[in-house]
Amino acid sequence: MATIHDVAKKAGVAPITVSRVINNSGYVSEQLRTKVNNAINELEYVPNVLARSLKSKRTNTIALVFTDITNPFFTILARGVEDTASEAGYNVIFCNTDESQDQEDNYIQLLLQKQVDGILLVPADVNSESINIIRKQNTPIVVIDRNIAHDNVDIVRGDSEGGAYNLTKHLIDLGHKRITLLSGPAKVSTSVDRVRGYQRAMKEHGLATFVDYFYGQYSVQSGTDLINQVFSRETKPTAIFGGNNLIAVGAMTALQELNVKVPDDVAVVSFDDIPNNLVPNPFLTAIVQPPYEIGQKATELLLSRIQDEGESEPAYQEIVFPVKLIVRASSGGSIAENYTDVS
Amino acid sequence: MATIHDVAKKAGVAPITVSRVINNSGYVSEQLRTKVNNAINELEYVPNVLARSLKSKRTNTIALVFTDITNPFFTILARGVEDTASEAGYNVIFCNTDESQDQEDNYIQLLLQKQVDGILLVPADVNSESINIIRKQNTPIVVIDRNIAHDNVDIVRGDSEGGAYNLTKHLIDLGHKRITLLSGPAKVSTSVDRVRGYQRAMKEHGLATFVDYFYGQYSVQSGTDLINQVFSRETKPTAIFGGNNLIAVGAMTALQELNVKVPDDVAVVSFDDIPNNLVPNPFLTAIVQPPYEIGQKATELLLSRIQDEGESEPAYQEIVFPVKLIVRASSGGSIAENYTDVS
DNA sequence: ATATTGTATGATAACGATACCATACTATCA
DNA sequence: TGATAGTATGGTATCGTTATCATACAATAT
Repeated sequence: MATIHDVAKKAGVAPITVSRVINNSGYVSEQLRTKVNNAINELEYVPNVLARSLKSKRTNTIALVFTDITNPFFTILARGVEDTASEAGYNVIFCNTDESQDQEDNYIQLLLQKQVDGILLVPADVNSESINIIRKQNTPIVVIDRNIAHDNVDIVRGDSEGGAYNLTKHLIDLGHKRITLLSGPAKVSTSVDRVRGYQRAMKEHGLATFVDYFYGQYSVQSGTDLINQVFSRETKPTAIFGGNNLIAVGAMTALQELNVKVPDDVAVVSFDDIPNNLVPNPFLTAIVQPPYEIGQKATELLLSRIQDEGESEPAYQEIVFPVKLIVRASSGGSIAENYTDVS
Repeated sequence: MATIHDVAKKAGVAPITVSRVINNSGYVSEQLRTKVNNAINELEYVPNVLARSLKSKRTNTIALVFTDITNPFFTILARGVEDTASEAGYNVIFCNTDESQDQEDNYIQLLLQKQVDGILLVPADVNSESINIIRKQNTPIVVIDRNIAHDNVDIVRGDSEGGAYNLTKHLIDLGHKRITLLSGPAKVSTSVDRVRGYQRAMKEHGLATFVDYFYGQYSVQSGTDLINQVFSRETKPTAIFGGNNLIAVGAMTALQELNVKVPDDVAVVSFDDIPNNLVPNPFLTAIVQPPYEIGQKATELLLSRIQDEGESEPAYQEIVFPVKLIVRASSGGSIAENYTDVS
């Protein structure tokens, strides 16, 4: 565990000279540079970045605080973050909150203590106080994927409202009227946005009275639970709108158990895709966001905020990525001809 | 950005007393404790863990260096690691190497400089020198998922050889003789182990002359490439053994393009499953490893090594998790009755 | 009554690096 | 020839914490 002093002694120079060689800063003669490098190699010297960081106030580490790496949307987003950060010489600490505000608070506290240079946050709750806490330490933050009840903050996300509108309209165009939305939790902005897009599409097409949605969790379990609940009612929907990919998968599984055929008996669509390196024959009609690019863009923005630190209050950006409708088998063909209005 | 000195001044005590309060160490009277806590709250003091780490030589950070978070096997493994580490008060830095030894070397160098307390490594190459480099810094390391050409090291992995044997035997039991294995890269131990298990099964069942395998990459692309290569030959296989889940998916996709029906025309099986929260109707017959548990166990082992640091050379463990065969539609029914030996 | 242990607090130095300032030599310019 | 700029090196203080040692009083044991 050689230190910079050991190297300096061995090379017969001052520690600061070694520092200059390591960091390629200041003036060092070719002669001394070689001597120092030899000493470094002989001693197998590894600089202690902690000490450096203590002085320079830079750790070259950022954190990604999100819900669950296991959700493929976030898996790919995480990869976008890591690639971009690593390219710029930053490491990434990953934190799974499982949508728990407590967990989020704990992580944020810990990360600030660790002096991370910046934080990427997918807030567990629109009303998360994290931003205020983070700002107090002057740590740059970029919010990803979701809105948050805070005016001055950078946000990078997909167009949930527009996507939900298009996805609903797609079903309406196919002749569906009884479209049930199985949403995520009401405390999360994407859920609310998607409900809003769904409602708008329904209203604009004269289906206001058919509006039917449930708030639940962004999980497979919630998808199956909600389906069982929905299908225990008198009148059944002809189409199911899964609030995210996990809900959609849970819904499909539950429908299978109920012997309801997709898309013959009921259409199913999903907000967010399942990455096609995981499914040989994609089946779900879905709104597709670009998770990798979202992660990438958010990281670039965060890194630029880190570099500009200390400058006057920046012009905060809200970057909204457009989303795409991909039509596959699960939404089936037009049902206009054989559909009978039940109520 | 208050420091411990600011808090001390405000509370009218010495910095060390504040330190004692924060860390709940040594003796502090109830009276002073309250005073200090008040000062901490008033100043919104956040301890600087860098400085602490510099003194204590503990960062409470570990690293997971693996190939690609995007592979669902590693996604879940990563979750197991994060949960276990976070439970014990450790943060995790994630590093994707994409099977590149250069990338691995770079990351390892950086992580050692950051003084991580331990490293979990999925080596890109059996001959990776990483262990020697890491050991020089006295940093504990646990190898995950793969073997490595190094005697004294902890390893936590699944049983590739046994799994491949059983998977192959499953196909043989169904009557297949022409079974082609599309393997991962030869520089990775799991590939070699799976080839070995496959070979053993073939030989033990008198199919030594039918042994047919290709080394490629652990990727979807490699799966499609190899299928195209294999099916451009005169004699076609009746079963395809995908060396991992990505290869299997790639193979299925390519077969679809070639209008070869699975499982009617050819059976497909996979080493590693696709997590069932991602596929509503699982189709692939697969050998299933427990990625979460592997990550968990490896992290526990690493943390115990970190705690025991400085003690005499530990008894290194090789923990091999048993794997499970899950039979689904993709391997089809018995073909014994309608199968004709071509050569 | 003295020794011992437990409780309570602080001063000082150190962890390993770098920022800042100081020094000194050489080369170039007016 | 003296001034100025560029090159080359080092000393000292400091980043924010904690380890170590020192001090002191109270309570208990002998």
